[in-house]
This record gives sequence, C-alpha cells and structure tokens, in this order.
Amino acid sequence: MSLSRRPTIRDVARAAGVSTVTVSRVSNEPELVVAATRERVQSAMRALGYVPNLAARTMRTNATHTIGFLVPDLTIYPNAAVAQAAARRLGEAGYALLLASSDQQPEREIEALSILRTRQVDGVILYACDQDHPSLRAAVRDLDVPSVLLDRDMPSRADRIYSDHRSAMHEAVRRLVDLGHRRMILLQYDMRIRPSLERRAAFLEVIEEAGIVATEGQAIRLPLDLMTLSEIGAALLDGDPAPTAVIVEGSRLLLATIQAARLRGLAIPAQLSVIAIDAADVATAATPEISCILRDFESIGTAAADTMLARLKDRDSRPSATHLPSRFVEQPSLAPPPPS
Amino acid sequence: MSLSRRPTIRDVARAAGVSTVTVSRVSNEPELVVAATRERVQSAMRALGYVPNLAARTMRTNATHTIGFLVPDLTIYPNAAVAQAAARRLGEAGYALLLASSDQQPEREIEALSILRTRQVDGVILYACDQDHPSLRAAVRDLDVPSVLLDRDMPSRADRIYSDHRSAMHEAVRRLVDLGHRRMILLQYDMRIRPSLERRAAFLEVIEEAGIVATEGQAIRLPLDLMTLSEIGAALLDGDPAPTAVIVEGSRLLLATIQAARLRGLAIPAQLSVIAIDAADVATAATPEISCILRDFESIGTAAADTMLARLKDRDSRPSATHLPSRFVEQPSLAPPPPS
DNA sequence: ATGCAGAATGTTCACGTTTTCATTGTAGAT
DNA sequence: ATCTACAATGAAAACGTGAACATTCTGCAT
Repeated sequence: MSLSRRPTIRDVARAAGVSTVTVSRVSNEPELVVAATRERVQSAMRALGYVPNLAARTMRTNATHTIGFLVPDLTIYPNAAVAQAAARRLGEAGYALLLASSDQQPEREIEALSILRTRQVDGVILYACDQDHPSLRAAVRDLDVPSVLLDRDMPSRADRIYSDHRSAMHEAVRRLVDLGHRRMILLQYDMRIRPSLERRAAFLEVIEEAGIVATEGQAIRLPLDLMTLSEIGAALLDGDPAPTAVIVEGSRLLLATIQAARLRGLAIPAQLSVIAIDAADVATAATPEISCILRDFESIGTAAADTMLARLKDRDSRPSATHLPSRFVEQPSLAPPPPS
Repeated sequence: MSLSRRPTIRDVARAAGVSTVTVSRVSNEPELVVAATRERVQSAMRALGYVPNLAARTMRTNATHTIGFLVPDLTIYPNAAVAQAAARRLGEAGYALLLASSDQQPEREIEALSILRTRQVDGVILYACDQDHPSLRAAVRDLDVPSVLLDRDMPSRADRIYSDHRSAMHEAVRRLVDLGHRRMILLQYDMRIRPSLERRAAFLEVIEEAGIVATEGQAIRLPLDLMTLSEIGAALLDGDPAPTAVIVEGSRLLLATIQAARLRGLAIPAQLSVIAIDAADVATAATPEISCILRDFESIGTAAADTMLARLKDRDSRPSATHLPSRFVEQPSLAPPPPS
C-alpha cells in the first residue's frame, strides 16, 4: 500500500476518505476539524509517512520558514556562538537558518543580502561588517523583510539587539584608574562597528573624567590580519611614559598581547595590567588569569531569534530594541602600576 | 509600468512579446533561443526587475539549490572554518548553505538530518558527531540525498573527504622519540570520531615501533566540557616516571595544558615538550611557540563543496574519496627530556 | 513546386499546496 | 414544522514555473 513517490496531500485525503482541504486544515488549523476526522487524517498521515511539501507550501503562502543569518566571519567565536544559539532557538520554532558570510567585505554583504532576498527568506538577522559604508547602509535601510540588526548603529526599521559595552568598560577603566594607572591603552581590531566605537568612547570618557589627558595613540586599531606581534609590542612600549595597562579586544589580540608582553619581559600584572574583552577562553586559560569583560553570546543569539519570531507574528508593532549586559570580572591580571 | 507585485515569468513574456516557455528557456537553456529574441527577453527581465521564483522552480524541478551543512558544534574553529569555506564555494555556484548543529548529540543529529530531508536540500555535507552510534550510523547510511562525509569512517554511499592524520602524527612522535622521550601522552577530547582514532592509533604505532611499552593512561580522553585544569594537571604528572612530552588536540585543550604546565612549574620545553593539533592560533601566540600538526581548513571546505557540486552533476559515478594532508611544523616547544 | 528536416517558438498541463467560496449537516429558536 | 445560525467539510481555482508535446517557419533536396 506504500507509494514509490513521496505521498502528497491527495494521497492522505484519499486514504482518510476526506478532501485535501481537510487534510490541509489538520496541518494548519487543526481546531477547525472535528476530533474524529482529525484523528482519522492524522493516522493516515502517519501510515503513509506524509510530510508536507515545503516548496508547494511556500508557493501558496510566500513563507519559506527560513531565516537568513549574515556574519562578517564565522570563524570569530562570538559570531559562531550567536549563530548557533539562534539556529537552535529558531529550529525549535520550525525555522531553519540560511548562512551567509560577507568575509568582512561590504560589497559581498550587499550581494549576500540580495541573494537572501531572492531566496525569499522570511527574515534576516545580521552582523553588518561596516556600519559606515554608504551603499551597505542603504542596502540595510531598504531591507524589506523583517530583520534584526545585531549591535549596529544604522538607520533601519529593523528590530535591534544591543550589548551594553559602556558600563562594563567604565567599570574596568575606573578600576585601573583607582589602582593608580595613568597611562592606559585600548587595542581594537575593528573600528567600523558599534561595539568597538562604544568601547572606545567609554574608555575615553573615563580617561577624561579622571583628568588624564587623552593622547593620540591611546585607542589603537590593529587590523586582525596584519596583527603582528611587533605591532602590538610597539603599541605596548610606545609613548613616554610607557603604558602600564592594556585593554584588548578579542581572543586573537589577547593571545598576541600576552605573547608580546612576555617577549618584552613585561610581567603581568606587576609591570603590565591586562583586561580582555570577549575572550573568555584565552583569558581563563592564561596565567595569571586575565580580567575580562564578558558577554553571554548564547543569550544574544536566543534574543535575536526570539525577536525575529515575535516580529514574524506581529509585523506592525514598533521596532524593538533589546539591551543585553556585559560584565566586568576581575582576575589577578590587575595590579597597581610599577613605581616609575 | 511597474507592478506592485513581484513580476512573474508571465509579465516578462508579455513585455517581450513571447510566450512564457521562451522566457523560461532564456533562464535555463539560453542556447535554444535565437539571439534577437533572447536579448529582447533579457532586457524585459531587467526592465521589470524579474527574478525567478525559487519556490515555483523547486516545485517543478525538485531542486532547491540548497545544501545542508551539519556540524556538532559551530564554535569549534575547524568546523566554522570548513563551513565558511564551503559556503563561499557553493555560493559561487548558486547554492546556499542551510546550517544545522547537533550540539554533539546523536539524537539531535538524526533529527536534523530528517529536517534537512523535509526541506528537500539537494545535498548534505556533514561532520557526524559520533561515528559509532548505531541509529546515527543507520541514519547516515540511509541518507538518500547526495552527501559528503567529512572525515568519518561510517558505512555510506556518500563521497568522502579525509584528512591524513597519521603521517604528521608519525612524524611528530618520531621526532619526540628521536629527542629521547620515552614517556609521552596524548590528550584528546573526543574518541567517537575518525580524526581522534587515527591520531591515537598513529601515536601508539610509533610508541610500539620504538620499543616503548604502551601503558594504560598514555592516550587520554578529556571531555571538553569537563576540561578542568586539575584533570590535565593530573594527566601531566601521572605515572612514574612522569611524562616528558604531551601531544594535545585542539585550541582549548592546548590552552589548558599550557596553563597546567605553568601551574605545576613545568617549563616548556625544558621539562615538558608540547605538540598541538589543529590549534594554530594558540600555538602561534604561545611562548615558546608551540610545535603544531596543521591542516588547511579552507581547502577542506572547498574540497567538500567541489565534491558536492561534482556529485550533483553526475549522480551515478562511484563514490569518491579525497585525501588531504596534515603537516607537522616544529617550533621551540620541543627539547630532549630532562635528565631524570 | 513539393516535401521534409530541423530550428524556433507556442499551447497546455502538472507540480502540491492553500484559499475562496459553496454546500451540507446540526442544533436551537420561533 | 420551519427558520436561522453556525459548524464541518468540499469543489474549484490559483500560486509561478518547466516539461511534454504541438505548431510554425525556414531552407534545402528532390
């Protein structure tokens, strides 16, 4: 009694002695079908191994039950962690994740957005790679599917998930100031996106608040790909007097910093205090353990998914903005500056 | 003259004064349409902003131009790197990547495979999370879409991409033996998959070949989630005499190992030689730089994509197997064992 | 001139589902 | 008994495309 081809709604209808409409309703609005009929249909579905054809469904409803997820680089831990958490939550709701990577190139990101549009994804969740790039800004602004913007300041009607980078950074820098540090530097690998800008701003705010004169080379950007130890070494030793504390963005930069410090013979924390951002793995494994500004990427991904799901249910409500915390966790990597 | 709804093949046909079939042919088999007509159709497409409706196309052809990519954990660097490389190559060929994560659980992986099937992906590329799990083995064996098995020994008609884990491991262990090491341990975080088994086997082969008696605790598995420093510390110091060399799998274990060594006051390489596997980032940033067994994840992902594309073109050819190399790169983390 | 092969294009229908609208059945109000 | 309202179900059409088959046209051999 089994079919060679995949069973369709018609096969189920025939087997259950009802019309296709009723079968469709059992799938989509079961409460409209009286219990006896419903059960008959459901057992026919099971018997035949019926699974609705998604393409046909999409053609009628224009819904693909697919969400596009766009990242600059999947090998950066936070991106992968957020994507995975979002995929899990969306999967529970029957949505799948279509992955696209821009490789940090705005043009490729624009192209990816257009591909996602072509594929009629029901929504897009994205980490834009450059929030200042004009055409990319335009492409994001003109997105006509429900979208969730992850931690970017860009004009858009999209829902947003923000991390609070400032409070934890304030706390961290104040702690350094309280310990007596006067010469601190911030090492970052990207300046095109909100997290870096926020951190930088918060960093400079506390500097100023403490009455320290902020100098040119105090917040430094190091391109990740050119991230050489010598550059970091230079940054560490640059200036007179040399910095007594460093705040570092990301695991890769943190590793390089620890290495550079060791090469220059700078002991942590005796001669150099170190604080890491978004680098829990390396920070925890380092000796001494490195103080860290942390976020919960799992909950960022989950929040993005939930926001998307809510938006898909109610398309007309005002764009939402969710703010998630960072926290500063102190470890033995901090000490007063060495006597000069 | 523009439409409110998305233009269809019919709109293009009307604008170009041809039938829908001709428009369809311009999209799919342009050589069948005479140049003049073809250009007329193409300019009508451009004028209307026509993009083929993928769902309708899928319903006719049963092809989704979507490939499922299944990983145990996206936050593990090699997985993310391979996925990203595959996505890039597949994207160039007009395919998109549907991401699924099993979270290291065979049951969830089976479920994910079934979801991918429901979504009618044209193919599946997968890192199975456990090559010995009976139901998962059955699910993989019974996959009825073109699939590429990444570095697993499982029965299947799928194409395969293998890494050669043995040669580089042989080389690495022989180097240790040549340096005079007699007591070496291998730290791994997974034993359910081919790479770990191969490495373990290769490790023990050289041990035996060197006439060293392999003991119980010589190849040790440490669950990643329970990966505590104390466990690693115990492993390092266990046995009498204590091991003089460690080979470590993955960035996270390497970090923990370096930390454990430092805590126990074991200098690298004077008292402990260290070799890392698949942990280029940490190995490079460590001091001293750690010797490493490396793979090119980019080319693994690209090979997987190419294999899939070839399979989609020719469904009947024999399953292929691609073997990609690993290489051993020595760094200052190796030295003769300390005099006992 | 006629026939014919093959190139170019068209007509019709099917893919599997949901939507719209119509029909039947049932129970309660009159 | 009749009417009404509503619940339950069904018939037919539509979504946008591509495949099978049909038709027209062109040029060339007879």
